Amino acid sequence: MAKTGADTPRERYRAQVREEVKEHAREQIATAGASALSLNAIAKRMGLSGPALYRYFAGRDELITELVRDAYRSLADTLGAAAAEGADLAGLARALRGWALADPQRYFLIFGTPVPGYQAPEDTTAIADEVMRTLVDACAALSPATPEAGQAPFATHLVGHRDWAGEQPAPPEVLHRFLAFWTRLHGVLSLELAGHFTGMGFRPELLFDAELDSLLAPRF
Amino acid sequence: MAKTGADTPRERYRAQVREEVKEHAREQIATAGASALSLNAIAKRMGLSGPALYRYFAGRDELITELVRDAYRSLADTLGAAAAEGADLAGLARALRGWALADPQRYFLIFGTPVPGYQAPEDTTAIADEVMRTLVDACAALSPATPEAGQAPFATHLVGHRDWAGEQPAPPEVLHRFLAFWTRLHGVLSLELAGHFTGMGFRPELLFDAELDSLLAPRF
DNA sequence: TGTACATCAGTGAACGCGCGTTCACTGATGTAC
DNA sequence: TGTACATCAGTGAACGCGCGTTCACTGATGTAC
Repeated sequence: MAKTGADTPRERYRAQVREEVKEHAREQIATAGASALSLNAIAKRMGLSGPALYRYFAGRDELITELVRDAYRSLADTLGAAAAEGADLAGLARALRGWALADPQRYFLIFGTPVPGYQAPEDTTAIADEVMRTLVDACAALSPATPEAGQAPFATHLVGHRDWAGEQPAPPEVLHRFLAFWTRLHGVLSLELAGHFTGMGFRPELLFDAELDSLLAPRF
Repeated sequence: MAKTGADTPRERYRAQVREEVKEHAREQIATAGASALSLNAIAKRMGLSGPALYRYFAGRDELITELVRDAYRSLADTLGAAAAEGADLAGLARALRGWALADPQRYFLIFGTPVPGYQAPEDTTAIADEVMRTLVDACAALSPATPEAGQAPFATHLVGHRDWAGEQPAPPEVLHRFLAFWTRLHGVLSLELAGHFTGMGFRPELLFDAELDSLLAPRF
């Protein structure tokens, strides 16, 4: 009965150590950036020898990929939970902000400077789609936008190009609002987290709120 | 007469080699990201031995700092030139976009993922201020914004906090528009350059234009 | 309950690499008289 | 114009480092009978 195949004590131990490695990795990234991630350094901090980690990760790349996957998963879960509790678009925005501030480097792991050659693995883009769907749904639930929709060039452009984000495409005004939501909030968050507002003497969260307000207006 | 102190042939040669080093550095960054910058690799590509570069740069850090400075300088010049030619806010936005697309990694050198410990040197922040002033001026030149200015919480918040960006502070609605300009366009640009829109099948420049439009409206 | 065997976590040594950087030196270029 | 000297670009060897990764091995933990 204890041998259900996926929960032997050894496997629990493995999972536990894997998690511990990832925690140290996150800590290291938070301190010195993602490019400074080193397996040997992590091992040393855990009181292990370098090669020991190869029992748990195929190599440095797998560890990083795993961290990226976790970051996406965490974001999807955070927004999903908020939506499940009935949060509207504003609520999702606040959830997003809280998630970003909780761990800036995790945010940049997803939305930061891309390394030119890198291509994200399939499943992370699947989770990204999940995030987008949550946001699009919240946009759709909002009172309908911009009366003269279809006149704005971008909305009309979207009409012929909504073949993404699921098979049941949302109307173009909804997609447009979703994109504005994403880019405006990311604009504030990324500059804030990167420290570009320091020394300017205003409170970034109020700018965030102002941008959020702009998105909730009938004409955004 | 030839010895004006700053233009001896040797000095011209020095400047020329420095520039060549920087060009190779930019190329390397464009190919593999800023964290992959290596003095030895650059030297090898130039047909020089590694230590030779120490005649021109005190070390790796100085080279990177120099590249960041150049990036800021280039942006300031680009926007400044556009403004000098009479470009309005929309024109500056287009100039910004062209500049960003011309060299994405240069854009990320300024606005990308911050390395946690790093503090930008004084003079780069001075150039950053120059950029901001150009944009703020263009915002000020626009037809005045949002009639019920002062009611929005963020604008009122800005009233007491406009002690940045020069000694002659712009009115809060102008600063607000500037911040919205900056964050909205950066939101679109950074996600576009990072490739987050690929596979979504719409044209990012139209989203950029839509966001720009939103900023030109009396209520943005 | 006890013994024989298999599994697997972790070690230490080693490989090869490329990095930034220092240093003593050579050889060419420019300068002063 | 020619010679003596100073400047400076570039070299090659070397140092120390930390990295990712492979490999043969030890010792503990779990499994089967």
